Amino acid sequence: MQTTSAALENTETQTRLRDAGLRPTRQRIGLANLLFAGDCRHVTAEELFAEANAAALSVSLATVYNTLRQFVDAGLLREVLAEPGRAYFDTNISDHHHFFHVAEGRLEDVPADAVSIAKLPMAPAGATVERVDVIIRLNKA
Amino acid sequence: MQTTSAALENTETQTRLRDAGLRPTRQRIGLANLLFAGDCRHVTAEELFAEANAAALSVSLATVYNTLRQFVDAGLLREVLAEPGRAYFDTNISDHHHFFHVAEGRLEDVPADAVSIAKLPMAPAGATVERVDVIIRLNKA
DNA sequence: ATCAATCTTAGAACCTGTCTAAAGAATTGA
DNA sequence: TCAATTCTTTAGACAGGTTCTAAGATTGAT
Repeated sequence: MQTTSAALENTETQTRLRDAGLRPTRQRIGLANLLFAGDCRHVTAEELFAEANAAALSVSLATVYNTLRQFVDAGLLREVLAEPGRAYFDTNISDHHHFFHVAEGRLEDVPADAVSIAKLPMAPAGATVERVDVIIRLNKA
Repeated sequence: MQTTSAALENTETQTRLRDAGLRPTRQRIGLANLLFAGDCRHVTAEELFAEANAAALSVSLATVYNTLRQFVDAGLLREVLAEPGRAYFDTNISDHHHFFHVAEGRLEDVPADAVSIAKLPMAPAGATVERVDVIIRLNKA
């Protein structure tokens, strides 16, 4: 029997989870495969939950929330705040920024090299810069 | 009887509200006076509600929320998103950016001229840039 | 003063997200 | 391989922040 690409991907996902210190459970593998199928996805917990159900992946909403948080803590995902009361999760963890289409509630990646910050203030005493978030808020023209 | 500064301020506040298309009600005047007393305040709805109560300004929580939203819509306040599930309101509506002290959940203004953005991408077709938000996330050193 | 329009309010409802406790699955070690 | 151990999942309750509702109060114009 030949190794299928699905099986391969599954193994890769398992390794990725293990490397992050997470047991490769059915739910985590399934969610990871959904999340990292495309290149730069921006999903909310509810969206991912709906996707999982549509993909016949039986998983509870609580697990979706837990998993997203664990993936963020493990550095597999990045959380983006653009709207009050809703968290977006970005599968692109490289250094980059975002457009936010206000009317649609949609995020869009902006490559790091499309934004250049020439000057930044020093961090206040006793603090270190964790990250600089740039969100370009867009309205319809 | 001499015009007191409190009365003067009150009149100014009333004019300001009227200019924004809002009836200068007792609640709005009181909240505006609390908000715009200092220079650059960053408050949450609950904080402002507590302050109002402490200042013997009888106002309901719903009114605090309504008023904050109306002030944002009227351009009197700016909403800042730094944490999921909680909105901060910034009384400084001039162009500027923010430090966010993650551990404390505290915002701090960064003057516009302390940050210089040398390059920005073009807005996608059909969209216009409303604002560029820069949030410098800080951890304890 | 009167009236229509607007505003405030208490409380319920809502939504996103977290917690609980019990059942289930993955790992460990004999 | 088989428990024993540990971690994970789950349904449902819960929590925090915010908005809605419908009724009464205030405001501004007449």
